[in-house]
Amino acid sequence: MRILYVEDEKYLAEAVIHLLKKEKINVDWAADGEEGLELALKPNYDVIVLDIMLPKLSGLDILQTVRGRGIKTPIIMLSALNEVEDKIKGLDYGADDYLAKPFKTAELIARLRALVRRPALAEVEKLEYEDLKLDLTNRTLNGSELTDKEAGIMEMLMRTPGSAITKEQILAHVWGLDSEFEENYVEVYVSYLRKKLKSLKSKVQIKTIRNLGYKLCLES
Amino acid sequence: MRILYVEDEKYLAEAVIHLLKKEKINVDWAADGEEGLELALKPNYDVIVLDIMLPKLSGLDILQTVRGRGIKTPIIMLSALNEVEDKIKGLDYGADDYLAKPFKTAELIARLRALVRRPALAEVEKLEYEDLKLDLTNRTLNGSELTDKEAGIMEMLMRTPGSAITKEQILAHVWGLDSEFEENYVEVYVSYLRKKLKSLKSKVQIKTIRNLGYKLCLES
DNA sequence: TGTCCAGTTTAAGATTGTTTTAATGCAAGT
DNA sequence: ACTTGCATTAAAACAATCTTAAACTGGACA
Repeated sequence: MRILYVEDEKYLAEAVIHLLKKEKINVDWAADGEEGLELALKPNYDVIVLDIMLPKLSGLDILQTVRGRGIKTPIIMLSALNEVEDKIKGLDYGADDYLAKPFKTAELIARLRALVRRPALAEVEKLEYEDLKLDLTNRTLNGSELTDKEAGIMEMLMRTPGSAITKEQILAHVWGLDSEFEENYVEVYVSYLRKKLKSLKSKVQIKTIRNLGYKLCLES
Repeated sequence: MRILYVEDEKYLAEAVIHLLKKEKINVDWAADGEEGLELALKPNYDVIVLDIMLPKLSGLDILQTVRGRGIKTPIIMLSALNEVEDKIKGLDYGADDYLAKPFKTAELIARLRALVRRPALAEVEKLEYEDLKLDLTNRTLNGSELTDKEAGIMEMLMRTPGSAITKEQILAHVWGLDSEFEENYVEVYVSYLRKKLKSLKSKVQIKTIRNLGYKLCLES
């Protein structure tokens, strides 16, 4: 699960992110409203968590803009004050949940999980392609264990069986947007995955399309 | 997704186009207002991005003419100055969004996606002409793989069935905007494509029009 | 606090497919 | 028949990608 967390209090953000990581939740962090909006418009997240009081643009502004563009990603609003006012506005503008500050991270995690499990956007726990079966809950591919990154790449490949995906797309989804990541990361992990596919004796291969990206296909 | 980008600053355009391509957004570039208008009137684009300050015809002129003809393609205006004036005019004349220069390409991408509302993944772009089917996401022609340049040329030919395109146009499009490139490149690749068409047993041929360029047609 | 460990990042060299080059052959128009 | 423009090849140059192994990291645990 990858979420966007827009929060200007750095130390709070760091603490929360730390705990979310332990729960295997990937977080992209934005420190102000402008950056938050920019990231929120990317089709990259399972949930967006918005503080209301923010520099430059408020969480409500972001919410409104995002919903105005027809983006339906679940959104949780956070409010420093337990103002009923804000709560009502947020839900009016199409927020999916609301959490009063201060909150326990466990509470946030519970709500994140609840939102992601909703039928409309339910996460598929298992993906199949030909003789491959990827289990996302255990992170196994036909029984053999994968690392985080391996599983992330495999998931993307298996979700788009017909078409190729670029290294940039993989970087954005699997590594996140924190800094400048290298395309070589993807190449290294594709190499690991190929080795794994071979050792599983799968018929499936990861095909390189130069200057474009990767796709799954059956061995020629 | 295919967009038209009208922008006179060549190096900016190159940089932006490079990044958009990696996001699988196809870009037609026009360097001045006249060319921009001509292309904008073709029903070829999902979004049109217009710089305001342009040689020959301003972005606002283009906007006005395009909307005057009843064309509803979403339009994003770019302004070098963050002039409120321009912004208001643009939105008045029927622009759908507005972006102040300088902008981050990520921001532009986000807004493009928001306007088109198509998720980045799972987009399969296909072009057809007679018995040919070109799949841009996988870069295949009737199943057989093409290289970058081959696919680029084939795409141009298939987007303008009927009319011929010049070697200069192909160079500009497929090789890039810096035209220190040789026309022989195009000839070489047209030769490769012909070979490929023959091996696919297609009825379609690439016809040479001397001193002009190439077009697709059925074998005589 | 230190050590271990799985996972990740870095970097360099090997490899491969694509692009460019360039020489030659062919066809059309005058 | 001659000139110019185009077609075709194959080899050389190039760049993207692969692979490997070593260095690093942060968490778990003593």
